[in-house]
Amino acid sequence: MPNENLYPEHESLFNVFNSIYPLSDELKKAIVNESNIIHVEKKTQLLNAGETSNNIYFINKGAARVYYLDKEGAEITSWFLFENELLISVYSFFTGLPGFEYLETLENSTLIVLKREKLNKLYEKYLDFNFIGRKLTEFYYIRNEIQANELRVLTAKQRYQRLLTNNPKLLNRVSLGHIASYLGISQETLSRIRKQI
Amino acid sequence: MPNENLYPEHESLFNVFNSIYPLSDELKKAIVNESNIIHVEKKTQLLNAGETSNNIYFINKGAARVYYLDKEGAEITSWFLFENELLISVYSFFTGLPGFEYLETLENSTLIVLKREKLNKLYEKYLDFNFIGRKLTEFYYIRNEIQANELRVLTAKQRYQRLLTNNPKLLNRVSLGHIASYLGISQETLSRIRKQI
DNA sequence: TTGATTTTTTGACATTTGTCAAAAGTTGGG
DNA sequence: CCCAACTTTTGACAAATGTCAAAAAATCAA
Repeated sequence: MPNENLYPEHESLFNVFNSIYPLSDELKKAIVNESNIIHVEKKTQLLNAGETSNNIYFINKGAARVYYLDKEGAEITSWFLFENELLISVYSFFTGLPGFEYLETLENSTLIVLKREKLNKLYEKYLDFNFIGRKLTEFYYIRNEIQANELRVLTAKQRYQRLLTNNPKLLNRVSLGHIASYLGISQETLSRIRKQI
Repeated sequence: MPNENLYPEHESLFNVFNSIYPLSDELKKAIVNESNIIHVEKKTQLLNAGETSNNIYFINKGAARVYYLDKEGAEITSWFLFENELLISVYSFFTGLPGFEYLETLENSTLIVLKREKLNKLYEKYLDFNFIGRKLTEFYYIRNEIQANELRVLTAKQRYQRLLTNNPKLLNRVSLGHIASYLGISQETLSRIRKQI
Protein backbone atom coordinates (compact mmCIF):
# COMPACT_ATOMS: atom_id res chain seq x y z
CA MET A 1 0.00 0.00 0.00
CA PRO A 2 2.10 2.85 -1.24
CA ASN A 3 -0.65 5.29 -0.36
CA GLU A 4 -0.42 4.78 3.34
CA ASN A 5 1.95 7.59 4.12
CA LEU A 6 1.21 9.88 1.27
CA TYR A 7 -0.55 12.26 3.61
CA PRO A 8 1.11 11.70 6.97
CA GLU A 9 -0.75 14.51 8.68
CA HIS A 10 -4.06 13.04 7.62
CA GLU A 11 -3.22 9.44 8.39
CA SER A 12 -5.23 9.21 11.59
CA LEU A 13 -8.22 10.92 10.03
CA PHE A 14 -8.18 8.60 7.05
CA ASN A 15 -7.87 5.60 9.32
CA VAL A 16 -11.05 6.65 11.09
CA PHE A 17 -12.87 7.22 7.82
CA ASN A 18 -11.55 4.04 6.22
CA SER A 19 -12.75 1.93 9.10
CA ILE A 20 -16.26 3.05 8.16
CA TYR A 21 -16.17 3.04 4.38
CA PRO A 22 -13.27 2.85 1.93
CA LEU A 23 -12.07 6.27 0.87
CA SER A 24 -11.29 6.80 -2.79
CA ASP A 25 -7.93 8.36 -3.57
CA GLU A 26 -9.75 11.22 -5.18
CA LEU A 27 -11.70 11.95 -2.04
CA LYS A 28 -8.57 11.71 0.07
CA LYS A 29 -6.87 14.20 -2.18
CA ALA A 30 -9.85 16.52 -2.00
CA ILE A 31 -9.89 16.35 1.78
CA VAL A 32 -6.18 17.11 1.96
CA ASN A 33 -6.57 20.02 -0.41
CA GLU A 34 -9.54 21.52 1.38
CA SER A 35 -8.29 21.15 4.96
CA ASN A 36 -5.56 22.81 6.95
CA ILE A 37 -3.34 21.65 9.75
CA ILE A 38 -3.07 24.04 12.67
CA HIS A 39 -1.13 24.02 15.89
CA VAL A 40 -2.79 25.84 18.76
CA GLU A 41 -1.89 26.45 22.36
CA LYS A 42 -3.90 25.20 25.28
CA LYS A 43 -6.85 27.40 26.25
CA THR A 44 -7.32 28.58 22.68
CA GLN A 45 -10.91 29.54 22.02
CA LEU A 46 -11.80 27.93 18.72
CA LEU A 47 -15.38 29.15 18.90
CA ASN A 48 -17.30 31.63 21.02
CA ALA A 49 -20.95 31.71 21.92
CA GLY A 50 -22.91 33.82 19.47
CA GLU A 51 -20.71 32.79 16.59
CA THR A 52 -21.54 30.20 13.98
CA SER A 53 -19.51 27.00 14.10
CA ASN A 54 -18.05 27.15 10.61
CA ASN A 55 -15.26 24.65 11.15
CA ILE A 56 -15.00 21.01 12.01
CA TYR A 57 -11.80 19.97 13.75
CA PHE A 58 -10.17 16.58 13.88
CA ILE A 59 -7.83 16.23 16.82
CA ASN A 60 -4.54 14.74 15.71
CA LYS A 61 -2.98 15.48 19.06
CA GLY A 62 -4.26 17.24 22.14
CA ALA A 63 -7.58 17.71 23.86
CA ALA A 64 -10.53 20.07 23.81
CA ARG A 65 -13.85 20.67 25.43
CA VAL A 66 -17.25 22.03 24.48
CA TYR A 67 -18.84 24.26 27.08
CA TYR A 68 -21.53 26.86 27.56
CA LEU A 69 -22.65 29.28 30.25
CA ASP A 70 -25.63 28.60 32.48
CA LYS A 71 -28.02 31.26 33.74
CA GLU A 72 -25.64 32.33 36.47
CA GLY A 73 -22.77 32.56 34.01
CA ALA A 74 -20.99 29.43 35.23
CA GLU A 75 -19.21 27.32 32.65
CA ILE A 76 -20.82 23.96 31.95
CA THR A 77 -18.70 21.48 30.04
CA SER A 78 -20.82 19.28 27.81
CA TRP A 79 -18.15 17.28 26.03
CA PHE A 80 -14.48 16.33 26.10
CA LEU A 81 -12.67 15.39 22.92
CA PHE A 82 -9.25 13.79 22.46
CA GLU A 83 -7.04 12.28 19.76
CA ASN A 84 -8.88 10.88 16.73
CA GLU A 85 -12.11 12.60 17.64
CA LEU A 86 -14.06 15.29 15.89
CA LEU A 87 -14.79 18.64 17.45
CA ILE A 88 -17.74 20.88 16.61
CA SER A 89 -20.51 22.73 18.30
CA VAL A 90 -23.22 20.25 17.38
CA TYR A 91 -26.10 22.69 17.37
CA SER A 92 -24.40 25.49 15.50
CA PHE A 93 -22.48 23.34 13.04
CA PHE A 94 -25.48 21.26 12.07
CA THR A 95 -27.93 24.12 11.79
CA GLY A 96 -25.56 26.75 10.47
CA LEU A 97 -26.98 29.16 13.02
CA PRO A 98 -25.14 31.11 15.74
CA GLY A 99 -24.86 28.94 18.82
CA PHE A 100 -24.48 29.07 22.55
CA GLU A 101 -21.38 26.92 22.86
CA TYR A 102 -17.68 27.60 23.20
CA LEU A 103 -14.94 25.34 21.88
CA GLU A 104 -11.67 25.46 23.77
CA THR A 105 -8.48 23.45 23.65
CA LEU A 106 -7.35 21.97 26.95
CA GLU A 107 -3.83 21.19 25.77
CA ASN A 108 -1.50 22.34 23.04
CA SER A 109 -3.07 20.64 20.08
CA THR A 110 -2.60 19.71 16.46
CA LEU A 111 -5.85 19.92 14.56
CA ILE A 112 -7.09 19.31 11.06
CA VAL A 113 -9.52 22.08 10.17
CA LEU A 114 -12.17 21.86 7.51
CA LYS A 115 -14.64 24.64 6.74
CA ARG A 116 -18.29 23.68 6.94
CA GLU A 117 -18.92 24.95 3.40
CA LYS A 118 -16.10 22.81 2.11
CA LEU A 119 -17.35 19.79 3.98
CA ASN A 120 -20.78 20.33 2.47
CA LYS A 121 -19.23 20.59 -0.98
CA LEU A 122 -17.50 17.27 -0.36
CA TYR A 123 -20.80 15.78 0.68
CA GLU A 124 -22.36 17.00 -2.54
CA LYS A 125 -19.58 15.92 -4.81
CA TYR A 126 -18.70 12.60 -3.19
CA LEU A 127 -22.02 11.10 -2.26
CA ASP A 128 -20.53 8.08 -0.56
CA PHE A 129 -18.87 10.47 1.85
CA ASN A 130 -22.37 11.01 3.24
CA PHE A 131 -22.24 7.41 4.35
CA ILE A 132 -19.20 8.17 6.49
CA GLY A 133 -20.74 11.40 7.74
CA ARG A 134 -23.92 9.59 8.68
CA LYS A 135 -22.08 6.81 10.50
CA LEU A 136 -19.95 9.26 12.45
CA THR A 137 -22.99 11.27 13.41
CA GLU A 138 -24.67 8.08 14.59
CA PHE A 139 -21.62 7.14 16.60
CA TYR A 140 -21.46 10.46 18.45
CA TYR A 141 -25.22 10.42 18.86
CA ILE A 142 -25.03 7.12 20.72
CA ARG A 143 -22.43 8.52 23.07
CA ASN A 144 -24.62 11.51 23.71
CA GLU A 145 -27.63 9.37 24.44
CA ILE A 146 -25.71 7.26 26.92
CA GLN A 147 -24.69 10.46 28.65
CA ALA A 148 -28.29 11.70 28.81
CA ASN A 149 -29.44 8.35 30.20
CA GLU A 150 -26.80 8.39 32.89
CA LEU A 151 -27.76 11.92 33.87
CA ARG A 152 -31.35 10.77 34.25
CA VAL A 153 -30.80 7.60 36.19
CA LEU A 154 -27.50 7.55 38.02
CA THR A 155 -26.62 9.39 41.21
CA ALA A 156 -23.68 11.78 41.22
CA LYS A 157 -21.46 9.11 42.72
CA GLN A 158 -22.48 6.51 40.17
CA ARG A 159 -21.87 8.91 37.30
CA TYR A 160 -18.39 9.60 38.56
CA GLN A 161 -17.67 5.91 38.98
CA ARG A 162 -18.81 5.25 35.44
CA LEU A 163 -16.43 7.88 34.16
CA LEU A 164 -13.69 6.36 36.27
CA THR A 165 -14.10 2.91 34.77
CA ASN A 166 -15.00 3.89 31.21
CA ASN A 167 -12.64 6.80 30.75
CA PRO A 168 -9.90 6.74 33.37
CA LYS A 169 -7.33 8.57 31.23
CA LEU A 170 -9.65 11.54 31.04
CA LEU A 171 -9.12 12.25 34.72
CA ASN A 172 -5.42 12.92 34.20
CA ARG A 173 -6.05 15.42 31.46
CA VAL A 174 -9.04 17.39 32.67
CA SER A 175 -9.58 19.52 35.74
CA LEU A 176 -12.03 18.50 38.42
CA GLY A 177 -14.18 21.56 37.93
CA HIS A 178 -14.72 20.72 34.28
CA ILE A 179 -15.56 17.13 35.09
CA ALA A 180 -18.00 18.19 37.78
CA SER A 181 -20.01 20.35 35.39
CA TYR A 182 -19.88 17.59 32.77
CA LEU A 183 -21.40 15.22 35.32
CA GLY A 184 -23.99 17.81 36.31
CA ILE A 185 -22.77 18.23 39.88
CA SER A 186 -21.00 20.89 41.90
CA GLN A 187 -17.27 20.82 42.24
CA GLU A 188 -17.51 20.49 46.02
CA THR A 189 -19.76 17.46 45.77
CA LEU A 190 -17.39 15.81 43.31
CA SER A 191 -14.49 16.50 45.62
CA ARG A 192 -16.36 14.79 48.45
CA ILE A 193 -17.32 11.85 46.26
CA ARG A 194 -13.70 11.31 45.34
CA LYS A 195 -12.68 11.16 48.96
CA GLN A 196 -15.20 8.40 49.65
CA ILE A 197 -13.95 6.12 46.89
CA MET B 1 -47.69 17.88 -9.29
CA PRO B 2 -49.62 14.76 -10.17
CA ASN B 3 -47.34 12.72 -7.93
CA GLU B 4 -48.51 14.29 -4.75
CA ASN B 5 -51.12 11.73 -3.84
CA LEU B 6 -49.74 8.74 -5.61
CA TYR B 7 -48.77 7.23 -2.29
CA PRO B 8 -51.22 8.67 0.21
CA GLU B 9 -50.00 6.55 3.10
CA HIS B 10 -46.47 7.78 2.57
CA GLU B 11 -47.34 11.41 2.01
CA SER B 12 -46.23 12.65 5.43
CA LEU B 13 -43.01 10.69 5.27
CA PHE B 14 -42.16 12.04 1.85
CA ASN B 15 -42.95 15.55 2.98
CA VAL B 16 -40.41 15.20 5.76
CA PHE B 17 -37.80 13.79 3.39
CA ASN B 18 -38.52 16.30 0.65
CA SER B 19 -38.05 19.20 3.00
CA ILE B 20 -34.46 18.01 3.39
CA TYR B 21 -33.55 16.92 -0.12
CA PRO B 22 -35.69 16.26 -3.21
CA LEU B 23 -36.70 12.63 -3.49
CA SER B 24 -36.50 11.02 -6.92
CA ASP B 25 -39.59 9.16 -8.08
CA GLU B 26 -37.53 6.05 -8.24
CA LEU B 27 -36.49 6.34 -4.61
CA LYS B 28 -40.08 7.05 -3.58
CA LYS B 29 -41.20 3.93 -5.37
CA ALA B 30 -38.48 1.89 -3.74
CA ILE B 31 -39.43 3.15 -0.31
CA VAL B 32 -43.07 2.33 -0.89
CA ASN B 33 -42.18 -1.14 -2.13
CA GLU B 34 -39.86 -1.92 0.74
CA SER B 35 -41.99 -0.58 3.59
CA ASN B 36 -45.21 -1.70 5.18
CA ILE B 37 -48.06 0.14 6.84
CA ILE B 38 -49.17 -1.31 10.14
CA HIS B 39 -51.90 -0.43 12.57
CA VAL B 40 -51.13 -1.27 16.18
CA GLU B 41 -52.99 -0.86 19.44
CA LYS B 42 -51.78 1.27 22.29
CA LYS B 43 -49.28 -0.42 24.59
CA THR B 44 -47.94 -2.57 21.79
CA GLN B 45 -44.33 -3.53 22.41
CA LEU B 46 -42.54 -2.91 19.14
CA LEU B 47 -39.17 -3.88 20.59
CA ASN B 48 -38.00 -5.56 23.77
CA ALA B 49 -34.70 -5.22 25.59
CA GLY B 50 -32.24 -7.86 24.47
CA GLU B 51 -33.58 -7.80 20.94
CA THR B 52 -31.98 -6.05 18.00
CA SER B 53 -33.85 -3.03 16.65
CA ASN B 54 -34.33 -4.24 13.11
CA ASN B 55 -37.07 -1.82 12.15
CA ILE B 56 -37.40 1.89 11.80
CA TYR B 57 -40.90 3.27 12.27
CA PHE B 58 -42.37 6.47 10.96
CA ILE B 59 -45.40 7.58 12.95
CA ASN B 60 -48.23 8.53 10.62
CA LYS B 61 -50.64 8.73 13.50
CA GLY B 62 -50.29 8.00 17.17
CA ALA B 63 -47.57 8.19 19.78
CA ALA B 64 -44.81 6.04 21.21
CA ARG B 65 -42.06 6.06 23.74
CA VAL B 66 -38.59 4.63 24.16
CA TYR B 67 -37.83 3.29 27.62
CA TYR B 68 -35.47 1.06 29.51
CA LEU B 69 -35.21 -0.43 32.99
CA ASP B 70 -32.91 0.97 35.63
CA LYS B 71 -31.03 -1.13 38.18
CA GLU B 72 -34.10 -1.45 40.37
CA GLY B 73 -36.22 -2.47 37.42
CA ALA B 74 -38.13 0.79 37.17
CA GLU B 75 -39.10 2.00 33.70
CA ILE B 76 -37.22 5.08 32.53
CA THR B 77 -38.65 6.82 29.49
CA SER B 78 -35.93 8.36 27.36
CA TRP B 79 -37.95 9.64 24.45
CA PHE B 80 -41.48 10.43 23.27
CA LEU B 81 -42.33 10.34 19.58
CA PHE B 82 -45.44 11.59 17.80
CA GLU B 83 -46.79 12.16 14.30
CA ASN B 84 -44.16 12.70 11.60
CA GLU B 85 -41.36 11.45 13.77
CA LEU B 86 -39.11 8.44 13.47
CA LEU B 87 -38.95 5.73 16.07
CA ILE B 88 -35.98 3.47 16.72
CA SER B 89 -33.82 2.29 19.57
CA VAL B 90 -30.88 4.52 18.70
CA TYR B 91 -28.20 2.30 20.16
CA SER B 92 -29.46 -0.98 18.81
CA PHE B 93 -30.56 0.28 15.42
CA PHE B 94 -27.34 2.13 14.71
CA THR B 95 -25.01 -0.60 15.92
CA GLY B 96 -27.05 -3.61 14.84
CA LEU B 97 -26.44 -5.12 18.27
CA PRO B 98 -29.01 -6.27 20.84
CA GLY B 99 -30.02 -3.32 22.96
CA PHE B 100 -31.38 -2.37 26.34
CA GLU B 101 -34.36 -0.36 25.18
CA TYR B 102 -38.04 -1.06 24.72
CA LEU B 103 -40.25 0.60 22.11
CA GLU B 104 -43.91 0.90 23.02
CA THR B 105 -46.87 2.66 21.49
CA LEU B 106 -48.77 4.98 23.79
CA GLU B 107 -51.84 5.26 21.56
CA ASN B 108 -53.42 3.25 18.76
CA SER B 109 -51.03 4.09 15.96
CA THR B 110 -50.47 3.91 12.25
CA LEU B 111 -46.85 3.29 11.42
CA ILE B 112 -44.70 2.91 8.35
CA VAL B 113 -42.23 0.11 8.97
CA LEU B 114 -38.96 -0.36 7.16
CA LYS B 115 -36.49 -3.15 7.93
CA ARG B 116 -32.99 -2.01 8.79
CA GLU B 117 -31.51 -4.22 6.07
CA LYS B 118 -33.79 -2.67 3.52
CA LEU B 119 -32.96 0.82 4.70
CA ASN B 120 -29.28 0.01 4.37
CA LYS B 121 -29.87 -1.31 0.87
CA LEU B 122 -31.59 1.96 0.02
CA TYR B 123 -28.62 3.86 1.41
CA GLU B 124 -26.30 1.81 -0.78
CA LYS B 125 -28.35 2.06 -3.92
CA TYR B 126 -29.49 5.69 -3.63
CA LEU B 127 -26.46 7.50 -2.33
CA ASP B 128 -28.23 10.83 -2.04
CA PHE B 129 -30.57 9.18 0.43
CA ASN B 130 -27.59 9.22 2.78
CA PHE B 131 -27.86 12.99 2.73
CA ILE B 132 -31.38 12.76 4.11
CA GLY B 133 -30.35 10.10 6.61
CA ARG B 134 -27.47 12.22 7.79
CA LYS B 135 -29.62 15.32 8.18
CA LEU B 136 -32.29 13.47 10.12
CA THR B 137 -29.69 11.94 12.39
CA GLU B 138 -28.26 15.41 12.99
CA PHE B 139 -31.69 16.77 13.78
CA TYR B 140 -32.46 14.12 16.40
CA TYR B 141 -28.96 14.43 17.74
CA ILE B 142 -29.49 18.11 18.45
CA ARG B 143 -32.68 17.34 20.32
CA ASN B 144 -30.86 14.77 22.36
CA GLU B 145 -28.08 17.16 23.21
CA ILE B 146 -30.51 19.80 24.38
CA GLN B 147 -32.07 17.18 26.63
CA ALA B 148 -28.69 16.20 28.07
CA ASN B 149 -27.83 19.84 28.70
CA GLU B 150 -31.09 20.47 30.48
CA LEU B 151 -30.57 17.41 32.66
CA ARG B 152 -27.18 18.75 33.62
CA VAL B 153 -28.08 22.32 34.36
CA LEU B 154 -31.75 22.76 35.17
CA THR B 155 -33.51 21.86 38.39
CA ALA B 156 -36.44 19.47 38.30
CA LYS B 157 -38.87 22.38 38.34
CA GLN B 158 -37.10 24.17 35.52
CA ARG B 159 -37.03 21.04 33.40
CA TYR B 160 -40.76 20.62 33.83
CA GLN B 161 -41.41 24.25 32.98
CA ARG B 162 -39.33 23.91 29.82
CA LEU B 163 -41.40 20.93 28.79
CA LEU B 164 -44.54 22.88 29.57
CA THR B 165 -43.60 25.77 27.31
CA ASN B 166 -41.84 23.84 24.54
CA ASN B 167 -44.10 20.82 24.33
CA PRO B 168 -47.44 21.54 25.99
CA LYS B 169 -49.42 19.06 23.86
CA LEU B 170 -47.26 16.26 25.14
CA LEU B 171 -48.78 16.62 28.60
CA ASN B 172 -52.21 15.68 27.33
CA ARG B 173 -51.00 12.53 25.69
CA VAL B 174 -48.51 11.09 28.15
CA SER B 175 -48.90 9.96 31.75
CA LEU B 176 -47.21 11.80 34.56
CA GLY B 177 -45.14 8.82 35.57
CA HIS B 178 -43.60 8.60 32.12
CA ILE B 179 -42.88 12.29 32.05
CA ALA B 180 -41.27 12.16 35.48
CA SER B 181 -38.79 9.48 34.43
CA TYR B 182 -38.11 11.35 31.21
CA LEU B 183 -37.22 14.42 33.26
CA GLY B 184 -35.10 12.33 35.60
CA ILE B 185 -37.24 12.90 38.68
CA SER B 186 -39.59 10.85 40.82
CA GLN B 187 -43.29 10.87 40.13
CA GLU B 188 -44.05 12.28 43.57
CA THR B 189 -41.68 15.18 43.08
CA LEU B 190 -43.24 15.96 39.71
CA SER B 191 -46.68 15.89 41.27
CA ARG B 192 -45.55 18.40 43.89
CA ILE B 193 -43.93 20.61 41.30
CA ARG B 194 -47.14 20.73 39.31
CA LYS B 195 -49.07 21.88 42.32
CA GLN B 196 -46.72 24.79 42.85
CA ILE B 197 -47.08 26.15 39.35
C1' DT C 1 12.91 28.35 43.52
C1' DT C 2 9.28 31.54 44.56
C1' DG C 3 5.29 34.10 44.63
C1' DA C 4 0.98 34.56 42.26
C1' DT C 5 -2.70 32.16 40.32
C1' DT C 6 -5.55 28.46 39.87
C1' DT C 7 -7.51 24.27 41.53
C1' DT C 8 -9.12 21.32 45.10
C1' DT C 9 -10.68 20.37 49.68
C1' DT C 10 -13.16 21.16 53.90
C1' DG C 11 -16.81 22.78 57.14
C1' DA C 12 -21.39 24.31 58.28
C1' DC C 13 -25.66 24.66 56.86
C1' DA C 14 -29.72 25.13 53.44
C1' DT C 15 -32.33 23.23 49.86
C1' DT C 16 -33.81 19.91 46.78
C1' DT C 17 -35.21 15.60 45.76
C1' DG C 18 -36.15 10.76 46.98
C1' DT C 19 -38.62 7.03 49.49
C1' DC C 20 -42.28 4.61 51.48
C1' DA C 21 -46.96 4.12 52.53
C1' DA C 22 -51.49 5.33 52.09
C1' DA C 23 -55.33 7.97 50.26
C1' DA C 24 -57.68 10.08 46.51
C1' DG C 25 -58.77 10.39 41.86
C1' DT C 26 -59.33 8.61 37.13
C1' DT C 27 -60.21 5.35 33.50
C1' DG C 28 -62.04 1.66 30.91
C1' DG C 29 -64.15 -2.83 30.23
C1' DG C 30 -68.02 -5.68 31.29
C1' DC D 1 -73.22 2.22 35.80
C1' DC D 2 -69.88 0.04 38.61
C1' DC D 3 -65.91 -2.34 39.93
C1' DA D 4 -61.06 -3.24 39.26
C1' DA D 5 -56.95 -1.50 37.71
C1' DC D 6 -54.18 2.16 37.09
C1' DT D 7 -52.61 6.93 37.96
C1' DT D 8 -51.89 10.86 40.79
C1' DT D 9 -51.58 13.17 45.14
C1' DT D 10 -50.36 13.73 49.94
C1' DG D 11 -47.73 13.28 54.30
C1' DA D 12 -43.69 12.33 57.00
C1' DC D 13 -39.23 11.68 56.94
C1' DA D 14 -34.46 10.46 54.96
C1' DA D 15 -30.84 11.10 51.84
C1' DA D 16 -28.47 13.55 48.31
C1' DT D 17 -26.70 17.55 46.65
C1' DG D 18 -25.97 22.60 46.61
C1' DT D 19 -24.11 27.00 48.49
C1' DC D 20 -20.99 30.04 50.63
C1' DA D 21 -16.72 30.97 52.71
C1' DA D 22 -12.27 29.84 53.81
C1' DA D 23 -8.18 26.92 53.95
C1' DA D 24 -5.03 23.87 51.71
C1' DA D 25 -2.75 22.12 47.75
C1' DA D 26 -1.08 22.25 43.17
C1' DT D 27 0.57 24.61 39.11
C1' DC D 28 3.16 27.70 36.45
C1' DA D 29 5.61 31.50 34.76
C1' DA D 30 9.34 34.58 35.81
